[in-house]
Amino acid sequence: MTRARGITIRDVAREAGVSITAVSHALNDKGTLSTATRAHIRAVAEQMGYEADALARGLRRSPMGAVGLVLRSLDALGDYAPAGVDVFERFVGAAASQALARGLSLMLVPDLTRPPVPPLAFSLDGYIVTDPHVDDPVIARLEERGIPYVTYGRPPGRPEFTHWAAEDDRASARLVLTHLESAGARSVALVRGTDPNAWNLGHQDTYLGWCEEHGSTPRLYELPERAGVEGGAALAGRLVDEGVPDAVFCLTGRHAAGVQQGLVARGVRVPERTMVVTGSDSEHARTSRPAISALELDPVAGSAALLDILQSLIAGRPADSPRLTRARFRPRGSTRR
Amino acid sequence: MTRARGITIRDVAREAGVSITAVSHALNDKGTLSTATRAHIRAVAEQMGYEADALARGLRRSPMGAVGLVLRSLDALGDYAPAGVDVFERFVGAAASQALARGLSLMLVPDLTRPPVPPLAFSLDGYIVTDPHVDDPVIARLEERGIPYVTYGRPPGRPEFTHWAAEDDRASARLVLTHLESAGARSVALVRGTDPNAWNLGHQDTYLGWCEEHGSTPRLYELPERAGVEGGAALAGRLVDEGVPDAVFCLTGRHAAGVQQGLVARGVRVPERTMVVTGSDSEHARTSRPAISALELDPVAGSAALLDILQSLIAGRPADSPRLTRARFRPRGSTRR
DNA sequence: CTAGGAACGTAAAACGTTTTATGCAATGCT
DNA sequence: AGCATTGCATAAAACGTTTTACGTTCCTAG
Repeated sequence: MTRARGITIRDVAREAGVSITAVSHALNDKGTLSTATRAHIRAVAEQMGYEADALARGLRRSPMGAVGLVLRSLDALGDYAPAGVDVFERFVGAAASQALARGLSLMLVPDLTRPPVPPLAFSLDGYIVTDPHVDDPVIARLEERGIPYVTYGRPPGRPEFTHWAAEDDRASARLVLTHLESAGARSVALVRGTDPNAWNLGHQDTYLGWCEEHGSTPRLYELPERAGVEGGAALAGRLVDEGVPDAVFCLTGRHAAGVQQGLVARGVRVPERTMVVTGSDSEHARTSRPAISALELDPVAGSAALLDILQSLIAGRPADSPRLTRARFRPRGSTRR
Repeated sequence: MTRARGITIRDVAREAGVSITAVSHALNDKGTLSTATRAHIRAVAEQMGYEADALARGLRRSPMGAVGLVLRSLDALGDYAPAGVDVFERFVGAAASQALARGLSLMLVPDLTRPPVPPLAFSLDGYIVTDPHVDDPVIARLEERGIPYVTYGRPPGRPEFTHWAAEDDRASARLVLTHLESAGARSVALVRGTDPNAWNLGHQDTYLGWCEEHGSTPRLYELPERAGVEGGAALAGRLVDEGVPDAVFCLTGRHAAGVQQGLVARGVRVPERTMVVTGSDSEHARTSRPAISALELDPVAGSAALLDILQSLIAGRPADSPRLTRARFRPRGSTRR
């Protein structure tokens, strides 16, 4: 496949009767050309529909007008089209809209650390990395190349790094607990995952604080993220044995679906006897019976913040970061009394 | 911003004690090097972590491993972050998954015909264009540059062009009309957008055919896509004045939400007095009261088909196209009798 | 003993820009 | 008059590859 070439700087130079240097300078406001020459060259270029070739230009280290997006969580899953993981799709869509609105192109890039490395990967102006790991190799490579990046979710173990945006997990935990409280819940159990990430830890802290304020005994359960729906269903047994709380707050959508399923199977009615809420909305939460109330991230606000920070970084300006976004609470049948 | 450069072919050549030509040939299986030299060079390159620079390589016309995605419909909306237009977000997400799964990067590109043209735009290997217009200038530019492309939605007025995938709009319009019919509707109004794309035109054709078959008088309304919810609400006035039909089929989710809102505000009960359906599901449709029945596209199947075709095109192989995908109908409160 | 190939490498041109270093008038200053 | 300065424009180098065209060396057939 040989691409047809467009009009080159040489064509414009010939047409305008000047050197290619003159054309370059005229179009980029460099050098010392007379106003007349500059105007003339511009007119000719405009009329010919000249567009500088990005590749050639990029070869000389100028910005590409494009930023990359690496979805770390998907890389980990190993499957790029996982069923029902719509957080991913929504974030991509939102980031795309936001980038386009700023006149930037957004490029979705597969894992940078596994060959074959996507050819354009290291030629982009900057990167958004979602859910970075501890000592993330993707981030290591970006730093090695001196490519600016921002992260969605705070990079674990990097207190000095501030170029991130994330959901305000403390605020959103409050949102859930307040809702449950106003629906009459006194005792609330928390089911969190086992990954030591900001998501699990932040919610847990807030939960414990809330319990203390309300003089209620904390009931904290840990369930590995990958235990999925079955894990949740199994946990329901323990919940029943140890006394059904007024509400169960599961940080993971699949756990919530499983817990509710397990409770109902054991004759515990939802939402009449106990309520169920999840911290991350998903297809599972929406299609459960009753539908499970959920926190819904705000990928639009998140990606907008990230692009603001990234643009500052690329331009070498100080960035207003970190930035927190607010989740929305979606009340559904599982908490409707 | 000056990017830090990585290891170049020159570094590898020096290290391996050969010419840069040798390195290039060894790594690209060209030329006539001995197996030993080839292996040696490869080993050195591997060990040094050499990755050819995509920009320099692209300058010599080789594939970039990246395809572009132009969302024509978003260009038409004029707003790149329209609230609740989740068809786009879903399609983008799906296309991204599919591209990544094939080892391709996907680049989201703003309108190619309005300056500033995104720098990398004409350096990509191929394009997916969604909802092309009649005589679409974006497509004209791609053809001018000889860049292969596929379209999501058949390009109107181009019977000879086959490199597209689309929802089978005739089938899905049938799906909606049949559903309405079995719910007792005799007279159905169609509200379409003003973009002259296959989506609007195909549904309109099917609708007109259906009216003829059923001896019912067509009632066709055109509303600019960007009129949004307000436009729909305003249209409801006309619908009432001209006689409330048994059902209103709006191709756009936001129009549907507006129409229903406008009807209800004028005392027309939904679904008792008239039903409302939309051709594209959206947040607006789901959160309306009652929730609006909708067609749900299958962006995963669609984008998979498109990438298959595009990869064939890029490789110069014959493509298996066009391809049709099926939409699902989601009955909700607005058509439940 | 030599012409004609293989077999293996490399030099150099090309890709389309940007940038650095000059060149050459014309002008200003002593 | 001679020298520095300014104003304008360009030549050439660089960016990192791929590709074309050319050299070697060595073998083999005549």
